[in-house]
Amino acid sequence: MDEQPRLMHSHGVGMAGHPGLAQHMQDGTAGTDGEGRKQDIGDILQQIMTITDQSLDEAQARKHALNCHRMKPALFNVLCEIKEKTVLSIRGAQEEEPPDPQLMRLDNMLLAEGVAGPEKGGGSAAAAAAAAATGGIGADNSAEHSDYRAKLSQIRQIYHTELEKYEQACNEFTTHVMNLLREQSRTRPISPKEIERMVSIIHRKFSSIQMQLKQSTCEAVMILRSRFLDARRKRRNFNKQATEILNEYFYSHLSNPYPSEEAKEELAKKCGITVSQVSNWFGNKRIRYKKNISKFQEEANMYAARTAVNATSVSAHGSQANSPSTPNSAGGYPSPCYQPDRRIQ
DNA sequence: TATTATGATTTCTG
DNA sequence: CAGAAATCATAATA
Repeated sequence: MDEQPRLMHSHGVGMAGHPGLAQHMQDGTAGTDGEGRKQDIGDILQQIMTITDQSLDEAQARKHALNCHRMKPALFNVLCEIKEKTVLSIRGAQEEEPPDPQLMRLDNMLLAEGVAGPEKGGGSAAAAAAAAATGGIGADNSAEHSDYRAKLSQIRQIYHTELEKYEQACNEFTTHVMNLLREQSRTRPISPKEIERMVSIIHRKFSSIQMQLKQSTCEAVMILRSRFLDARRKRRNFNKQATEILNEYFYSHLSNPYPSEEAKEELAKKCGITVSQVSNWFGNKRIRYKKNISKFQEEANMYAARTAVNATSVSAHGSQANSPSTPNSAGGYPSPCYQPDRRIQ
């Protein structure tokens, strides 16, 4: 409050020459005896300029008198206008807030994960879609997914209550400040624009809190995802049929167990797994077979016998000719593997 | 509960 | 970049 005189003083000089001043003053007085009014204004301005020279009590009394002066609203209007034209416009120009890219990223992610955005229905659907997109097959893992969804909705709930709390606090503070400013606008010139600006400053400050909330929510979701959807952690064995198909292929191509891209796709389709899973399987199988052939002997014989039976049942006889593997003498794999050209043939 | 099997990932190589 | 080899982490089993 005690900076009022200073404020007025600093603007006082410029104000005297303000072109709209006289008109403003007259607006408040219905334009009767103009000369007398000008005199009035001169007096008032004089009083304002000399207010610092007076004693405290005197100044208080003078201030009160000025506050009650019928010209005050008009004067404040002018002062506000000047303020806007000088200080506010300078600062306002550089404060056109661009939407924070980081905040946008967080928002997008929360939306994609089904944490933000529409409630339950659409949210969990989005989450399921996201899960399916990364998980590959969405067949028998509904059990884990329900667990995942439960945890996710827990996060969502916390997020929403926190967000609500935050918004409430923000609003409370904003209205408090606005009330304060409105209160003050009775004793010093505060333009509506200024209040608006203050509100936006508050919102900017609060948005960092909001960002923090969103950030930690995102982190929680990421942790949840890695816990529940990381295929490595939740490893499921392939079903029996799939492993049989894969083994069948492996042992019937023992001399060159490297399925082509097309063959991999075919196997993947037959087994209900992805191509990369097929690649993984063959990678693992090859290395493990090579490492300990004797351990796989039995299995090799079994599949060899099976394919042999199949072959004989299809073509009357002489089936072994086009079957690349010679199962009885297992161990054919390693050497041909390192001579892929098979020029020996 | 310790051990083995197995799918996935990481690291390295040609 | 495909594949080998080592390694990880969990499922299945003894």
